[in-house]
Amino acid sequence: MPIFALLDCNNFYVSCERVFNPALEGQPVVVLSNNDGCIIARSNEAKALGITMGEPYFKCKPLLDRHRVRVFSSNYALYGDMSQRVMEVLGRLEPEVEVYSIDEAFIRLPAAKEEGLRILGMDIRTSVRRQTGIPVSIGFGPTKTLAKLANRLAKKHPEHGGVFALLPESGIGSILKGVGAGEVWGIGSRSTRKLADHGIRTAYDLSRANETWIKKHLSITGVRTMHELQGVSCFPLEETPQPKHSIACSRSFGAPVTKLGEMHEAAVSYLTRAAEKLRQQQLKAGCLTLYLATNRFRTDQPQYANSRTMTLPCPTADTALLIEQASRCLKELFRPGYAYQKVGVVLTDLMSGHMHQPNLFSIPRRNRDPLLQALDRINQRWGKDTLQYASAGLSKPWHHKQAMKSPSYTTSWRELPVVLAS
DNA sequence: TCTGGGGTCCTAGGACCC
DNA sequence: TCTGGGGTCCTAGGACCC
Repeated sequence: MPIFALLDCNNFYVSCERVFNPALEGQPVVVLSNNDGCIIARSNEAKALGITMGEPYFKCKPLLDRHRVRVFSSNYALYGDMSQRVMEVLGRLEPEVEVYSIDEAFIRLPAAKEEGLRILGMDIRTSVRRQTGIPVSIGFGPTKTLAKLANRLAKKHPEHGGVFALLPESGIGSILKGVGAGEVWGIGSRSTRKLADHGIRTAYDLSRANETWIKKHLSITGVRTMHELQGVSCFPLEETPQPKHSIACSRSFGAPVTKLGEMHEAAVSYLTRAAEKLRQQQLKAGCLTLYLATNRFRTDQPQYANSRTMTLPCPTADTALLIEQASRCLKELFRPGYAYQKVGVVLTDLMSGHMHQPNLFSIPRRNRDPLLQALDRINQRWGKDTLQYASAGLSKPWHHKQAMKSPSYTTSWRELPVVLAS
């Protein structure tokens, strides 16, 4: 029986900041979401102060100030690049790896004894730490769900040295009795409540639950999770990433937007980003959705949210053509008199960029692929938005907040760290 | 004053077809 | 009063993940 491992970077975003700013070691550190909105990463010291995940920044700012917590805006250029380094190290060590998220990877291994796995886990940990500076934890189990759980336990109990194996020979059942059902991968807050109402409180209870009841209330995915807890693998390793079904880009505004002109600039900017992603993955979109919304937390203000989806005359990855359609959507959706907080675009009906299905009634256009390729190459070489569409605006008063961002140490020549010898 | 963003899967119900 | 049955496709909404 093969074994799964889950490697998870500890407090990933905080660890990335620490690699290039070692003075942050041992200090409480947090990283904020886009627009400096919520807490999305905390160092152990920050967790110990009682700062919770997802808490709005403005609400916990007094506490952060009081304890001199170091606060950072999110720096995705840095985190993305560090993630790639971690995955590269892992890829050199292990042949069967699935990159699951920015800070997690599953590994498939041949059957092994607990002691062998511990040694392997320690080796991987040491290599990743030495080659990237990022600390990681590793959990082993006969299924992905159990490996996830083992990883959680590795983090929760530091005495295991960041590596933990959950194997039949060490008695999975007794350990599952000490784990809440809501801590299981795939069981969110709604399902946790539903399960508790039915007397299912621990991971062990869930592994022994009535399958028909689970199917009815948690659907087929709940049944799979239940089987995985029993040690029956239902989620295979997926080494090759599946092509995307949708590509989206949206941001909250740094300050409320009331004018159609500013809204249009923002929409064009996000659409530009989405189209870049589309071309990067060699895809075309057949469908475009644009949505906008006021701030739903401001119940004292008039609320409005709406979206419009349109099928494109012809599938495309051409930013200019997408802008044309999105502008029409926006004109239909926009209502004056509201303080808008957000606009976003979603591209769907994605297909391979090599496929070509011309519209019978449209006049064939000149092939603009070389133009788009040149545009992407220039922006890649000289930095984001070196060339941009004029309709994205120049001063961008709506731009999201990012007041405490660290330098892009590894992805921008201008922001390279400087080392001084004394 | 200030509350993120991107993505997936599943199901139920309606529309439609023969 | 009494109004078929089986199938597919699409969409919206719910739930989950990081």
